[in-house]
Amino acid sequence: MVTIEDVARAAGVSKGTVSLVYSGKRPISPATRARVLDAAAELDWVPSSRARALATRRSQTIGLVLARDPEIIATDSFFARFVAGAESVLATRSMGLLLQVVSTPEQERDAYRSLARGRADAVILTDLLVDDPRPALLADLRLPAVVVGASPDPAPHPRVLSDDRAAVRDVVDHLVGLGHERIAHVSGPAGYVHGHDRRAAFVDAMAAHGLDPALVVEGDFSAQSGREATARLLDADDRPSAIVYANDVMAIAGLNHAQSRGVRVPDDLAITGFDDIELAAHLTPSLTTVQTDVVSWGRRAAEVLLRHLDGAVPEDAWIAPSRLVVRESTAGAPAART
Amino acid sequence: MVTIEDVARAAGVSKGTVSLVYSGKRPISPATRARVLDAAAELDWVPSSRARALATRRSQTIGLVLARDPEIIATDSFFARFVAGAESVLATRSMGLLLQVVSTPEQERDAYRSLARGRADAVILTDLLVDDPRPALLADLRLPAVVVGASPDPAPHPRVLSDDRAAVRDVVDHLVGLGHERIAHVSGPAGYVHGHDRRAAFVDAMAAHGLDPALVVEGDFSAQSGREATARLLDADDRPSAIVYANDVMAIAGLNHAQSRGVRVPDDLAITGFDDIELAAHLTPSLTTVQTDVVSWGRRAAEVLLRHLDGAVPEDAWIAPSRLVVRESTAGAPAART
DNA sequence: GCTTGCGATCAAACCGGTTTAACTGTGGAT
DNA sequence: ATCCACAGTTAAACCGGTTTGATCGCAAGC
Repeated sequence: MVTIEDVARAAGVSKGTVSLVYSGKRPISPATRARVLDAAAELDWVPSSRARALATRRSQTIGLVLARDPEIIATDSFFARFVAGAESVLATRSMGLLLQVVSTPEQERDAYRSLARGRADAVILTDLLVDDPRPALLADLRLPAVVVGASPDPAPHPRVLSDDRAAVRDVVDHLVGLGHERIAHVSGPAGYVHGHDRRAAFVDAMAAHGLDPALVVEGDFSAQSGREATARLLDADDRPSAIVYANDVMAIAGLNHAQSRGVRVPDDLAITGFDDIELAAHLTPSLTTVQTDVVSWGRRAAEVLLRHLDGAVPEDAWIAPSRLVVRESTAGAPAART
Repeated sequence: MVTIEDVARAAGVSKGTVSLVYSGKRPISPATRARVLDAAAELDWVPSSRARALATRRSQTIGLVLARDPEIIATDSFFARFVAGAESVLATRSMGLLLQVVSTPEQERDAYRSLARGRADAVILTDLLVDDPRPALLADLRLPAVVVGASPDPAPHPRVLSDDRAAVRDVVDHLVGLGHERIAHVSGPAGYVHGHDRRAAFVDAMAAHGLDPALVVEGDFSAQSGREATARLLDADDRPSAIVYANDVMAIAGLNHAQSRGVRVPDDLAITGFDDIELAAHLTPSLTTVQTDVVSWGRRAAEVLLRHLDGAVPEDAWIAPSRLVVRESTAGAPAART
C-alpha cells in the first residue's frame, strides 16, 4: 500500500510538504506542487482516510441511527427519500452517511456512544419520541446533531421544521368545504412527536369549524393498521363520511377495505392520505393527499449539519410547507346522509 | 477527551495491557482485567474508532454506492428493505453501513477509490449493468465485494443469487393455466442484468408453451413508465389478455390505467407484479405477484461479506426462490376473445 | 554591510490506538 | 540447585496522515 512517505520520496520532498500541497494551508511553490502532484498521480496515491481521520479528528461521516424494526423501515417511504436527499448534499463534500439499525434501547445508546467516539462527526435525529432521551444523550456526548421534524421547544440542537399543522388544516378545510361534518382521523403512533402533532392539528382544525373531533383512531403507519382502523370506523354506529389518514399507505389500505365492503369512494366516503407517494396518483380513485417534500428534508438536514460543523451558529431551517393535492378520492359532495 | 493512556494510568498498567484486556489476544490476570475495566467504566472511556481503524487497518464499515438519481432511489422499495436486512447482520458485529449516492461515472469511481483507501473494509454491489465496469475496478483496488443478484459468470466476487427464472416461469404457467395466450411483459431497464434476465426468462417460459413472446415493452420500474407501457399495449391491434410486469409499482400503475379506460381487471385483463410490496395485498383487485425476500438478500449479502473478511474462501449464497402469490388480479379465466 | 521580513520547506511531535519483542517471576522437571 | 516453560506484563515501534516550531535562502530596508 503506497503511503504519503512514498510520494514524498518520489517527489524529493518531506511528507509535511506533500500534506501541505493537498491542504493548501501554507504557500507552496508551483514547481514543488507540480512535482508532488505528478508523483502522487504516478503512484496512484490517495490519502488514507483512516490516517487522516485520526490526525484531523474528523471522519467525514454523518451518522443516522434507526431504532425501528427492520421490517418497518422497509415499508416506510420516508426513509429512502430522506437518505437520498441528505446524501445529495453530503456528496458535494465527499462525506458519507453511516447507517445503523438498532432494536433495543441499549443498542441505541451504544450506537450513539460509538458514533461519538469517532465514527461520525455529527448525527441526524429522526422520529422523535414525545419524551425522547436522545437529545440529552447527544448533548452529553458532545456530538453535534440536527433534529428532523418537531422537537420539544427549548431545543438543544438545530431543527429542520415544516408546518404540518397548516397542511392538516387545509385537508380539514377542504373536506368541510365539500360538506363533510363527520370527519375521522387515523393517526400515526402517538408516542412520536410528529404523530402527536398531526393529531393535535386535526383536533384543532375540527374545533375551528365547530365540529366534533372525537373520531380518532391510532394506527402505526402500516397497511394492516390502516385497514383495521378503517374497519373500526366503518363499523361504528355513526360512521364518518370522510377519513383523514396520517399517511398514504394507511389511506390506500383503508380505501381498499371500504371498497371491499361496498362503500363507494368518494361518494360514500372521502379519503385523504399524507406523503404523496408515487402510487397515490395511480390508484382508482386517485388519492387526495398532502405532498411532503421529504427529499428536501434530507437535503436541509445535511446542510444545517454541515454549517454547524463549519463552526456557524446552529440555526433552525424551515421547509416549504406541505401542500394539499386534491384528487379523486375526495371529489364531490358527500352523499346525503339518512 | 479521555484516551487509553488515561485509563492505563488510572489502572496502574501500560496502554498495551489495556488494549489486551479488550482484544483478549493474550492472557490477562483476572485482577488486572478487573482494575482496567473499572478504570474504563469510571472514566467513561470507549476506544476511539478512528485510532483503532488506523492501527488495525479495518474500519468496521461496509460500503454501498448507489449510482442512481436520488428520486429513483426514493421510489424503489428494494433499497430500504435491502439495507435493513444487511444492517441486521452487520449490527451483530457492530459494523456500520456507509452509504454514498453518486450521479456520474467519475463520482462513482472516486467513491470506490475512497472507500478502498480506508473508509470501508468491503462493499456491496447491486444493480449490475450488463457490462458493468465495477467488478474489475474493485478487483483492481483489491476491495472485497459481494455482488447482489446475477453477474457475468466467471465471477471475480462471491454472489448472492436467487432463481428469478423459476418465478417468472411460474407466473407464465399460472396465466397459461387460466387460458391466457396473448401474454405481454413490461420489463425493467434492459441495461441491468436483473431486468435483462427476467425478460429472458419470460421469453423462455413463453416459448416453452409454444406461445409468441413478442409483446415486450421496456419500462424503468417507475409508475409513470408502467402506465405508458400499459397504454401502448392496450392500444395495440391485438391487445394482450394478460400483462406480466417486472415490478409491483409498474403493475399497480398499469392496473389503474386499465381500469380508467374501462378495461376490467381481471376479467378483461389479468395483471401480475413482482416484489410483493406491502400495498399489493391491499388493492382492488389485490395484486397477484412474486414475493421476493429482499430482507434476506441484504442479510445474506452481509453474511457472505463478513465470512469473506474473516478469511474464509468466498462462496456464492443462494436465497430461497421467489414465490408466486396468487391474488385477485388474475382470478378466473380470460373473457372470451372476439 | 547587516539586519529584517518573508516565502518555502523540513524535522519532529502528535493523533490514539495495536502489536511485537523482550523482560519478569513462578513453579515444575531434572 | 539449575534450567526451562510459560503466564503476565511492559516499552517501544508502528499505522499514515496533519500540524507546528524551526530553519534556510533571498530580496528589501536602513
